Amino acid sequence: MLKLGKLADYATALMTAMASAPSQVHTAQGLADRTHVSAPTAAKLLKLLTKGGLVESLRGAHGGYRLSRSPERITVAEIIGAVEGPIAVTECSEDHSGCSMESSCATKTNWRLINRAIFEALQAVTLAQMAAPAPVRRQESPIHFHPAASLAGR
Amino acid sequence: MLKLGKLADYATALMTAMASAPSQVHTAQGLADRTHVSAPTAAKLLKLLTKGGLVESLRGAHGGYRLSRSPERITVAEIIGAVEGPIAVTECSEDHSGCSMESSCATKTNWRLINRAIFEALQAVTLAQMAAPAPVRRQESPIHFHPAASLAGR
DNA sequence: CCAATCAGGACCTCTTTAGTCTTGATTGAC
DNA sequence: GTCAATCAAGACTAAAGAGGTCCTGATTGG
Repeated sequence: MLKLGKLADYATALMTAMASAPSQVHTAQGLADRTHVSAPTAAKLLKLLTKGGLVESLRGAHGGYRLSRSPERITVAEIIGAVEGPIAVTECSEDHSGCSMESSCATKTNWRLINRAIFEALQAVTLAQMAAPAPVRRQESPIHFHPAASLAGR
Repeated sequence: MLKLGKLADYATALMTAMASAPSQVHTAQGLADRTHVSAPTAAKLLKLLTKGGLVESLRGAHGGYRLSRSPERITVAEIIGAVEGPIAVTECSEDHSGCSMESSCATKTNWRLINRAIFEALQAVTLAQMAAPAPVRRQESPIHFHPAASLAGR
């Protein structure tokens, strides 16, 4: 099912909540309340997001978290990357890959392409877009896509 | 990491092996040997693929499996779907979704869009392409993608 | 000094996945 | 008709990973 962990989902919820008042400082507790993510989990995620450079932390009393950039410049791909590590659909989508199947691993390159396409899809969506109340309203798929043209023609 | 299970990976390997000689009957054992997937696992996957309508089974002596369509008309999305169920990145990417977060679930629609984009990426790649020895050789991403144009403009 | 808050782990539990095995049904060949 | 090869179906186990909690320490404002 191409599963994305719940943590990544929660993380975007937290980020979205912060995006509603960027440049303001939010406590972990407050964000947990607003997003209905349990407090310890929210704290954990915020630490990961901090490590990923997406938010910055302010310690001490009246401390909290704040977006490190404007929501327009934070992508969903980054959020997922910060929480769940690099985006890779299969084992051998990454570089190393000790997968030593001779013949069938011409496939490898193709997986890499697919992987990349997915990554681009995630990178194309910003936090600002996620936070927007009303999504694009067009009937046809707004995230549009035309890989067939280039892949099929051979 | 947007994980795709190993089974899906194995399944494409099996399908790719069959694609190298479509319209020919392959035994589960033979495919297992060629793909280095353990025999019981291969058998299990082939059953799933059969149920998904991607291959057809021939029972009895000299039985085996055969692609039910030409490799050009089988997509990676279908293979994954057959093995791991419907492709859905988050819980609420699917229709039902008892996720009852009022405010933050304007996000839901956006997830759905992302999900759809990923699905299209997978659907755009056929088994024939996976089986092809040499992948597209162009330097720029062959699976090309321009969602920004439509999503960003608002 | 005290209270609020983040930092960084250690830790546990539960679900999911991967993989194996068993039993039964079907079919072709001899 | 019998036998051997092969798929069908599902129960079962084991390992991995994810989700989630908690504790202890460091930092800062009042």
